[in-house]
Amino acid sequence: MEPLPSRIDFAAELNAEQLAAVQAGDGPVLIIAAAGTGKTRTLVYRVAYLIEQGTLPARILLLTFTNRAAREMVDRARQLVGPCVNAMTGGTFHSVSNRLLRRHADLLGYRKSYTILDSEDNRKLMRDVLDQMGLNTKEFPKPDVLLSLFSYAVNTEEDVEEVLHERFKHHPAEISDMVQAFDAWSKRKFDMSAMDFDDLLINAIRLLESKPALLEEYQERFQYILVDEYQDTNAIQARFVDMLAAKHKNLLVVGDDFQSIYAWRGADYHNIIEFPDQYEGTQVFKLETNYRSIPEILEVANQCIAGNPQQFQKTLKATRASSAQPIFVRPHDGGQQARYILDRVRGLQRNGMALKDMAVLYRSHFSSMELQLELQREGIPFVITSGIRFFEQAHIKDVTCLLRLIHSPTDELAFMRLVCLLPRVGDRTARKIWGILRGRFNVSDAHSRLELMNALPKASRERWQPVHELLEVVDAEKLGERPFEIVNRFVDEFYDHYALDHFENYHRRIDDLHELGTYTSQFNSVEMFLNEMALLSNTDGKSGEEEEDSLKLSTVHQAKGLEWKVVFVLWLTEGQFPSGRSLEEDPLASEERRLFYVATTRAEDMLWMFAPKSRRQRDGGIQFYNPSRFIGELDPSVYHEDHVGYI
DNA sequence: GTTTCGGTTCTTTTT
DNA sequence: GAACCGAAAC
Repeated sequence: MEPLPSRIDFAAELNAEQLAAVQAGDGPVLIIAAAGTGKTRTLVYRVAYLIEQGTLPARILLLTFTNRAAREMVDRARQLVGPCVNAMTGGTFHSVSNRLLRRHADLLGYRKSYTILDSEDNRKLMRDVLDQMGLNTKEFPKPDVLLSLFSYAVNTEEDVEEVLHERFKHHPAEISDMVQAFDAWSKRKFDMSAMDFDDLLINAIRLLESKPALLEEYQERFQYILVDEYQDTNAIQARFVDMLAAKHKNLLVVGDDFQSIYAWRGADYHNIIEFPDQYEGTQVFKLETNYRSIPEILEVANQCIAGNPQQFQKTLKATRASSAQPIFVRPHDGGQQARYILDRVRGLQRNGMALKDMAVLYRSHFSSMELQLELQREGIPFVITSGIRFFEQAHIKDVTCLLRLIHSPTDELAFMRLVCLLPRVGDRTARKIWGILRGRFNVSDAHSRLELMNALPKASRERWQPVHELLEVVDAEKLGERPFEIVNRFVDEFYDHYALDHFENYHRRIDDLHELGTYTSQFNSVEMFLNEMALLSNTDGKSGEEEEDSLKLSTVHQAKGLEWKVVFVLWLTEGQFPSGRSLEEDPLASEERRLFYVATTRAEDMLWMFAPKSRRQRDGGIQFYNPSRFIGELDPSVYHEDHVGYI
């Protein structure tokens, strides 16, 4: 059979660096792609190239860092080669693991309908475990602390006990108690057939390790594996990739060690640095030609990262015409910083720039408080990629718990949360009822529903009545196939009332819930919705909203991979950026410096950097701040300092 | 014995 | 804002 004539003129649409990487032969490939050098473009064309060369899309696996990145790449590949790319497997490590486990989790002793615990569920569970063990005392580490350490140990594949010894050298609490807590918590999760984010990864690996036939099937299937943002993979993620790629060895990884910003959750940029050593015969390509930013911005980026040793040396080469220098400003405080930004935003708008072409970036969510207030007051529309994910907000979780319970009668956490919405029902009462129901509430079972109704305190029965009636018709009206209807009815007949009583910002929350209803309407089963929901983060975006013209406020972490014409970076002061806590762990602040590098390289045309001089403290005192070392490390000739008077 | 409410404190980064 | 703690209310 004649090969199809190529419809894509690769040589015309890519530069020489990109073309070489796209047309690389089989075997391991490492692409070091500096910021703004067309990394996504290269990956997309690589996919197109593989398909044109005759690879079946179903045999390609694309692993990305966010669902948004996966979707973007698949969409762009589809535009290039057509709808056949839909057969490709693409997503985050977590979502791909999840898909694997939904098919085979029973082999590990889980139900296939296992629930996914978000961080709040996990915290509640841990607190419960500690309570039961009598360890929830002042002397003992808090659930959050334990969870983050356990997670770190799991993600780096280090021994839990060793990590604990390291961290709690001088702590009065017994390490053995903590290890016991770890075991009890793990068992508890398994018994209730629940997995947290880390479990998704380790169980996917355990599955492949314990079932050689299955491993072989997937190894055979994924003839080509592409991994984006490889510098941010951790030990288990790297192992997952290695296992799947072991047969064909057609593993292509893309990344930039300069942009490695997730060491704190176990990411190890040695994965990318040592990739050529690990895979013999690796072809290495470098993308250094930057199309995004003006040379003045790249100069700042290059200078700042030069302070970090032992990385793949590379310099961003500018292609764009020279323009204005980045601007450094020292406002008096956060309020003045906010007013200055507002002023500039207005000015840019008058010159015809859209709000959506501007972004404000910061180290931690907290840093944007004053600006949020100011924007609100001045009526400038903005969107925040807030600290809490959309699906983790209290009111969203309250409502989705009903769906969880319908889907999984043994979801204790969902049950507890749901009944605690009722008056006179708190933790104790809820637990008692759960005991009466023998750890199971089956909405399809009339007896079960009545049992619940009778077990409720008298004062709450009336309130439960509408939910009771809703549950009665779930089966008859096949509501399981229309989750949005359950959501809408539950909100109208029950939750609206609750929200009115409990939330100051009732309207905003109800708006969110209507949005939830709309979002849910694209699913035709409760199960499909739940599968999606647990792994969606707020950067993944709700497609409808993107047309709105609004200013973006985001942490630098969440801004990764994005770009704007104008970028404002807030609170570049010692203690904020680099953050005080990070300095305790790493006095050289190399990861924070990479974070600053990521921030600066988001900007195309204009970059503003702020270092407020002071901040008012809670007790009324004033704390003074020095500008960030990252500013100090720059040659003052590469930026312009704008002096502000009182505004 | 439980729930609720009011005051206090703290805020790194996320799939 | 939200998590925690202690005191008041049911």
